[in-house]
Amino acid sequence: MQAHFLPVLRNLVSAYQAFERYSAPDLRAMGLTMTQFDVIATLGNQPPMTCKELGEKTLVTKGTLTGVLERLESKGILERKLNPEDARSQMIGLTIEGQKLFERVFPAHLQHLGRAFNQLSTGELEKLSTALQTLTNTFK
Amino acid sequence: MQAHFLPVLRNLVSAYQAFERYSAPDLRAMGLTMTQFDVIATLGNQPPMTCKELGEKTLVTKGTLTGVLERLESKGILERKLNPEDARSQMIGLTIEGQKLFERVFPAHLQHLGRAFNQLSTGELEKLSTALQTLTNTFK
DNA sequence: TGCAATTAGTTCTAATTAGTACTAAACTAG
DNA sequence: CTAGTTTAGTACTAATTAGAACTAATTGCA
Repeated sequence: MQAHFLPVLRNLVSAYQAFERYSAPDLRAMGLTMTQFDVIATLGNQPPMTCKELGEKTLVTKGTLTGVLERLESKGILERKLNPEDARSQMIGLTIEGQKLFERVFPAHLQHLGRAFNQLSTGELEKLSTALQTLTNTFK
Repeated sequence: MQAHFLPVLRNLVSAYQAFERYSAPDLRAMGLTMTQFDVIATLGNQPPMTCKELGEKTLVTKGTLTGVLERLESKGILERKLNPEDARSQMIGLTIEGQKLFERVFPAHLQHLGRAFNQLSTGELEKLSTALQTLTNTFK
């Protein structure tokens, strides 16, 4: 049996890891992990949202999110408020300090990422997006 | 500033996670994590190799590898032998039991993966591979 | 209305992860 | 030959991860 798809999987893992190795040190230098940045970037300039919503947008599972939010809350970056509409859930939003952090860190990291991507044309970016969507759908 | 590359990153993460969510439960049912499977698949039908070589082939960093190998060794799946050529390193190989596990688990999981990929043509697989390589190189 | 099923989030466990510092062995240049 | 550098692997830390079991609140349906 010829597993002609194995190179695809290998390259998928490579690409993901290359992204991590490129992105993570830049964030680390700003005192954040990738997951923490993801959470802050998702909350930035947005009205507060529930834990569930945040998990869906960041692709972080709820079990993990609990710990991540805990650490960010203890640093004063975000706060949880009761949701008057549903007592099971909370509304999570950035504090003033968190907002400041967002404004400092988000554009900086976007610029860092942009330095990698500026070698690609818009057409190539679209092709990449489509290819990755195909791959995602393959597993559904 | 328009960050036209953000969808690419998002789709990359999605694709990677979709792969994990498809692959991991199948392996879990066989009592293995993805990393453990990766190590066993890499060692299967191969002569013993060093920790460094294993790390390069599986894309697992050496710090992580220590723990993974420890657990697999304690289960009797692999063994470490002294490397007569270089006393700093070891030669890692599957035990008889590990080999049996490999022969049972590897084809089974390949078949599982194949069920996802059989909807794609050879041409599409090649396009995906190329796209992912482009993306990997973007971060170098 | 009232009970069953669903949903939101926490808790817990085992494993992986990157990163850094460390030890010991091997190589290399003077 | 020997001191400095590189290399292989381990030890340790903090964080993330999936998954499963759990609590409490809500919803839906009969």
